Amino acid sequence: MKALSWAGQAPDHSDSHGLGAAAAPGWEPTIYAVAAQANVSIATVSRVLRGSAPVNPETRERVLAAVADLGYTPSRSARSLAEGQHAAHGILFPGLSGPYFAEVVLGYEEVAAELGRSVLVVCTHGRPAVRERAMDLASRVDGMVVLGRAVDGEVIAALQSKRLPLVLLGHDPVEEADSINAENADSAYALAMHLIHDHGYRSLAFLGDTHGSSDTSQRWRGFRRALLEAELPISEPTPCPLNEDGGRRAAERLLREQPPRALACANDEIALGAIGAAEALGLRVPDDLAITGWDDVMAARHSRPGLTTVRQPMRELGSMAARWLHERLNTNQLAPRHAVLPTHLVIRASCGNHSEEDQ
Amino acid sequence: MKALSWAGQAPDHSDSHGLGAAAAPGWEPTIYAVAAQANVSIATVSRVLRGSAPVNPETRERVLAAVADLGYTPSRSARSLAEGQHAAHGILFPGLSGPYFAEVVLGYEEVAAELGRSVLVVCTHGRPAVRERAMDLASRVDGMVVLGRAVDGEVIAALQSKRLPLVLLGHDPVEEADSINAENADSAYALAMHLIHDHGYRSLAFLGDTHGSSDTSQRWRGFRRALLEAELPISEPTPCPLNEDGGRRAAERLLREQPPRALACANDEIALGAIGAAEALGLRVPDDLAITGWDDVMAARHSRPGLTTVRQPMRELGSMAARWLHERLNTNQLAPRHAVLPTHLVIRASCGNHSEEDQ
DNA sequence: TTGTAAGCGTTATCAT
DNA sequence: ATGATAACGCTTACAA
Repeated sequence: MKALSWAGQAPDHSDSHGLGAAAAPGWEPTIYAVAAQANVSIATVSRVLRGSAPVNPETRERVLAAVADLGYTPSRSARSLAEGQHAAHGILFPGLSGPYFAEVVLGYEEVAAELGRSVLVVCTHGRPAVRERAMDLASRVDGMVVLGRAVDGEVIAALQSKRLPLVLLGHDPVEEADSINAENADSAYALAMHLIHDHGYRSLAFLGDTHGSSDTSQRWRGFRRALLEAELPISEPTPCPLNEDGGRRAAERLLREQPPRALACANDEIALGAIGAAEALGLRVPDDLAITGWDDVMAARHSRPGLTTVRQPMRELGSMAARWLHERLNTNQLAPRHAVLPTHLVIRASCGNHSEEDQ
Repeated sequence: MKALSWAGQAPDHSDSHGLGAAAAPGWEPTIYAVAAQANVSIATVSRVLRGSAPVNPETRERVLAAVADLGYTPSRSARSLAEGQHAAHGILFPGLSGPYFAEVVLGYEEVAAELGRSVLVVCTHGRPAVRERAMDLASRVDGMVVLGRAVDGEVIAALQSKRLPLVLLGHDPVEEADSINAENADSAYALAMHLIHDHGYRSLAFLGDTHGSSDTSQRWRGFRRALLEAELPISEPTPCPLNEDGGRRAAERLLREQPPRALACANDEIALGAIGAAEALGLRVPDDLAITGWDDVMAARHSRPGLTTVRQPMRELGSMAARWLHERLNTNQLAPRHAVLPTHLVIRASCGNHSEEDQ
């Protein structure tokens, strides 16, 4: 009653040699091998392993013993195929090599792991065939989170047309997708107000590419609003790559042409580069030029002068994205949600001198 | 001649409605839908898509048109099941949240993507069920790279008993696995020699847990060798977590008990923490106490004093690991390889004053 | 409680 | 050049 109905159904898994774990090299034990060794059907093995239905304790023991003996691990692809899901999340991010990336991924992976989901990571910037990579990723996961401008609107639409659940991180909301952002505009406004009122600067500039990132453009918007309210002159933001060298170059140009009294940068790396450029031009920071960043990376608190910046809850952004994606995957008819996580202004020395009235 | 022999073999894929991409929501087109629409067999569709055999140009066009029209993407799990491979690599890393992690992963992902392989990332430190997570990862990839002490020897052995190709990064070589390391001992020796001979320090200490990481223990070995040769007193390394706070605490304790003249730290974050602790205790760096780090993170060149450290080719470590794993996966009988990538001493101000003879 | 067998969507081997 | 069909290894109704 075992080799009875195996007609064309099961492959020739009749190799139930009692060799245990040290079976044939390169041969991975299948559920059939376990079933044979435990003298049960493959259905029972599956039930024991998945806990999907009650199994007689003794039978269970036998199965478990066989599993351990053979060192059996179910084939993930077979499971995925049968279940119709991957138990995996994708995370599509741009080239951000800084601490921002690492923290977000770490926060993400931590939660995903708790939820029993694997995490596939794909980077897009400076790579060819972005669309193909995104679609390939899509075919390996149950849903994904897109960071910033990792891909353009068309690809996002393509992903959505595949009915792939999406969570956008640091990206403007899109129909039918969740989105999570760190608060930008208000903190940028507060930062600018600090420069304008607490320090009395009347000439401020902004360094960062407002077209390259929604975060940056929101920061610019908040910054600009403060300038407007204070009736100060507004000059267009100076575009600039989100890294130290980009900051250095852009600042050099800007400072040679029409140096402002204060320079707000789209992130800390740009700001650190700008400080270098300023000092190279003989300007003292903050006495001749105030400089601020964004992110509060490790270098921000170790640089001299300490960098005034805005701290974002990077880890939380990641963990929340994981949680939301999971919920979307396991709830139907969930309306799109949008969250804005609070940020925190960190005043240090680079924006000017604070005697007693610290903050 | 189509519904003829479909007895129990193919599922009811006869839904060849000409609705194109806007088919039933939640329904993913299969290879059968494409075949039906293009009026060919699924085998031909597969051949066109995989390029595995010559196909008549006209037929090919029809198939491609159907694919585009339906927005068909092959099911990754079905492919993996049929091919017996995942086209994916795993990367198992400890909790390292610093720049080291990000850079290595970035270098890895870049190469893996070029090779058409996905990357799954799993973090182990501070997490329960490490072994299970590692084995789960193993079931989703064709091979993996293990960073540092992400998992212990037993798990590595378990992975190997599954005949999973492994590349070790920053881990002592293990039988039958490739391993890649950044050079440690010699640079640590050179660093110590610089402190001893160029600066004349006679009392040196080491901060870092030599049991927690093979990198750290190699650095300690090189450092110790220099002390031995110079016939200087050797005190055991002070164990310490690989982060800023760990460095601060450990340094505080050490400096209160028996402050050395120079303190070599296992990485930059520890060093930065130690500088903070020293200054809090009223010691000037480098005048009263010299401090060095390892890694050359961004903060190292922005801190004041600039941090003397050792630069590792983090990106290359990652990309080389990806390449090696890929080669191992696609070559049989490849003997285990071991590489040591060169590092570079970066002298800044934290180790002491350099007047003219600047390195 | 346990077994049987029908999918899951590919790839690849045969025929034709 | 193309078609039919047997794996691939699992999950899960449906039976017993």
